[in-house]
Amino acid sequence: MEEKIINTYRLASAEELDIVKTFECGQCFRWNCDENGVYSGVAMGKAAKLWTEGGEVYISTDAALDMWLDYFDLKRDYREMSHFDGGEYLDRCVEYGMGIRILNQEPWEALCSFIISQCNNITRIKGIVEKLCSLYGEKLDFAGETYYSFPQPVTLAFLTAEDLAPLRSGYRAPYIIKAAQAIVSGEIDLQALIDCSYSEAKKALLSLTGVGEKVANCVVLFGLRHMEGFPVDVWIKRALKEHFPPDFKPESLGKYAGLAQQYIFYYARESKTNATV
DNA sequence: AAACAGGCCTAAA
DNA sequence: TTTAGGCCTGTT
Repeated sequence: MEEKIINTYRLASAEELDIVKTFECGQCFRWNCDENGVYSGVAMGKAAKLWTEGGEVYISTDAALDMWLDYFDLKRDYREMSHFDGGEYLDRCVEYGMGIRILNQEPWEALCSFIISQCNNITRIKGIVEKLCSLYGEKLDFAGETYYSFPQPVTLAFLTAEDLAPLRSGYRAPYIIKAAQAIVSGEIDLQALIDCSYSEAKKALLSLTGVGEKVANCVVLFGLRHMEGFPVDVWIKRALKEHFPPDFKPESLGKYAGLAQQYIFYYARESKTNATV
């Protein structure tokens, strides 16, 4: 087994990057917190641990720091990007959610994860994704523990729905396999969709079976770096109905509308969760 | 125990 | 173009 050197870096300030908000705002499914507030997970085939201490966020990893700076989108100023013309309620969401980063996840992982997400709660999505990784991902050893990478499309493209039965993903299994096949055949080039426009990327994704408006918007936003993406789920739908004018258009928020969406989503869900206590 | 959960597909107006 | 019902599965 290959031994890699694990380094610990200061990743960002706690103001720039709030790891709890970022990991718990529903955009990713592979980061888990232990009793000490240390998050561990896998991205881009690399395991890592993160924690906050003395106002700074640290990361232990055997990968390059720069890779994580990109993953956490730390090369730009979110404070500067978060000036939206969306009214008082949105201002409150922004203030409440400051520190959330939109992760630059791997395109295929985003696509596959959000296909799974449809009509499921987060707990179940995480369970299905984890099972998928442990069954078909690559085994990774990190700090004496075992992790699994997210399986490549080529690994999944030749499976049958029966092979995915252990995931208990139900009717989504064929969607996963078909999507993997579309990637492998070259029918869809996810990498290329990063460079083309938001609407072109979304259009391409919508051609996949099992990918509708909501899932496509999640994938462009969380996997293809298009911040115009504005996924509308039940939480957002409710917030829009209750706190925005009837003729409100997400496009009016500009090129970082997706960031606003995350603030709204996080605020809506948190305030609901806290209210039921 | 029936309804619902971070949708989507198909059929029918 | 919009609407209703069904869909795997797990929870409440």
